[in-house]
Amino acid sequence: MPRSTRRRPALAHPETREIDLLDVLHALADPTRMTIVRVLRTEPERACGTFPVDVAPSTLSHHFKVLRESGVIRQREEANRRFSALRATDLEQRFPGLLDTVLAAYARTAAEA
Amino acid sequence: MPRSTRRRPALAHPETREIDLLDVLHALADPTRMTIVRVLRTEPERACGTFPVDVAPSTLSHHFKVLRESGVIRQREEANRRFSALRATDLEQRFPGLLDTVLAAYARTAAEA
DNA sequence: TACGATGTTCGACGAACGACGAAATTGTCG
DNA sequence: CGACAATTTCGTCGTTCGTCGAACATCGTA
Repeated sequence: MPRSTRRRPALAHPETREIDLLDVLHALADPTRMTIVRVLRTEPERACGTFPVDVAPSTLSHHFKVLRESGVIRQREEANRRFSALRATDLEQRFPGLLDTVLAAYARTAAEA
Repeated sequence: MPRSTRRRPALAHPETREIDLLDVLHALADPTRMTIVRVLRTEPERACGTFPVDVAPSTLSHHFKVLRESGVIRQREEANRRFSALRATDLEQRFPGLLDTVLAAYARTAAEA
């Protein structure tokens, strides 16, 4: 069987203009996913398994899928790793100021605890 | 039985400092509730039954409860009516810029359809 | 006092969600 | 090739969500 056959389907990402605000808000309204986004905010890219969240790998995979399909992150495959990056520019174009404002708001509440 | 006895428990509202960002995001991540907030943005106060949303009264009541308990709106009782108002000032104090940014973002996407 | 208007509470229901473990996929390295 | 590492997919479990209808509470008014 030829190597060129893709077993895994290509990663589905919405176009920038297709990003839905309600989907984004829903994606961000979860502590695990918010943590992921906050980490991604400080680095250009990061492998999935290296996030400081305490959930099973399969659960993490689910959260990445939610973030990806809502348009918050972009994922690319490299070897058997998958790297995630914030779609900061796309989000800024689509919803100016949103990401900064939300992350600033969360930083404020996270500082309380 | 004296009239002063409260039959209905007082409406529960979180203090401004207790408002949780993730709860707010979750509250806003629903089309019906987003519509309510958008309407409330243009008026200081409004009776519950007068919103242009197409759901059953009990469902509407549920959405108001979610908005109230997350700190997005404030409700007060007057006779047998219940008036809702955006907690714009409280939200601005707690999460500066959040409400404006989110509503501006939604307005942008709503204009597409 | 009885009625109607307003709005809530109380189940009930199906759908979606977050979590997990087991199994499968893909690539690297010995 | 075979063991290992990274990650996803699948199936499942229990919870939460959005919705509804029926019943209840409250208030103004005929």
